[in-house]
Amino acid sequence: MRFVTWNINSVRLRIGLIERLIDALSPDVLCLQETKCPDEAFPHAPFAARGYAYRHIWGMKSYNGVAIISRLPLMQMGQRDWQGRADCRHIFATLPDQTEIHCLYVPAGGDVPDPDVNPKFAHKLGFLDEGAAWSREQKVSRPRILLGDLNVAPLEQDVWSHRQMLGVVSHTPIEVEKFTAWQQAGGWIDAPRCFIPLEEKLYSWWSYRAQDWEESNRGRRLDHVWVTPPLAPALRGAHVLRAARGWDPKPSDHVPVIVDVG
DNA sequence: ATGGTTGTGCGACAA
Repeated sequence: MRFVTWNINSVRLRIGLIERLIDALSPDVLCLQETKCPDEAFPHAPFAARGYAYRHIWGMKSYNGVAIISRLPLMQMGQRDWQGRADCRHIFATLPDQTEIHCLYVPAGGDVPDPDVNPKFAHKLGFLDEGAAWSREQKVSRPRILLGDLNVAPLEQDVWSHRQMLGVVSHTPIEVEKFTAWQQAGGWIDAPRCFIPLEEKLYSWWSYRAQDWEESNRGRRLDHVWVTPPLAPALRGAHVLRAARGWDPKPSDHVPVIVDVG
């Protein structure tokens, strides 16, 4: 089973890049974030044509939006509001083998890392706390995989410069603390880091604002795949498809993260 | 310290 997650930053604008990803990697389950697409406008046909008969989507106009695209049947599909907002950040489904899939898009949190002056950062911190509470309610003994743009780069080697990023939203100590508490609350295992050493730099996002993203290489690992302990023995490998950042003159600022299971 | 770019959809706003 191959799982892939990708913050696509508009599913309609980049449907061609998604087709290229599918043809190159042939995922069994593809989770997308920032589809920026109301459900009635979702481009179903390219997925159906490639054998992805099962699609669970939840989108809205302009912002956010998530999708689970699958070759295998999706059962018990649902969605969850976070921080009291129905803003299309989390959907879930269950595979025939009873593995629960969660596709998630955590708010970015704005620019200023102070919850007293920046409501978006306060929202993000509340969201991370809610993540811990949500995971604490669940049985760690169930096979479960969570994929998405979690908008936190937790480890020192998940950012280009730990020291220079300590005051930058996505790598501040308070975010990392809450992110780690969430991870521990659910017994979540960081799947890519089971294969890529902690000492090795690993990024899934590069800003659009850099003059040359590849040359400056000031990336962050914001996109994650977590699994519960029952899936850990079945983990087979993980990759970050850095090349996808250069596939097109107008790429997503995120690249796909791939995890093979079973 | 500042500004740098992108998507949506034609205003800002979010990232």
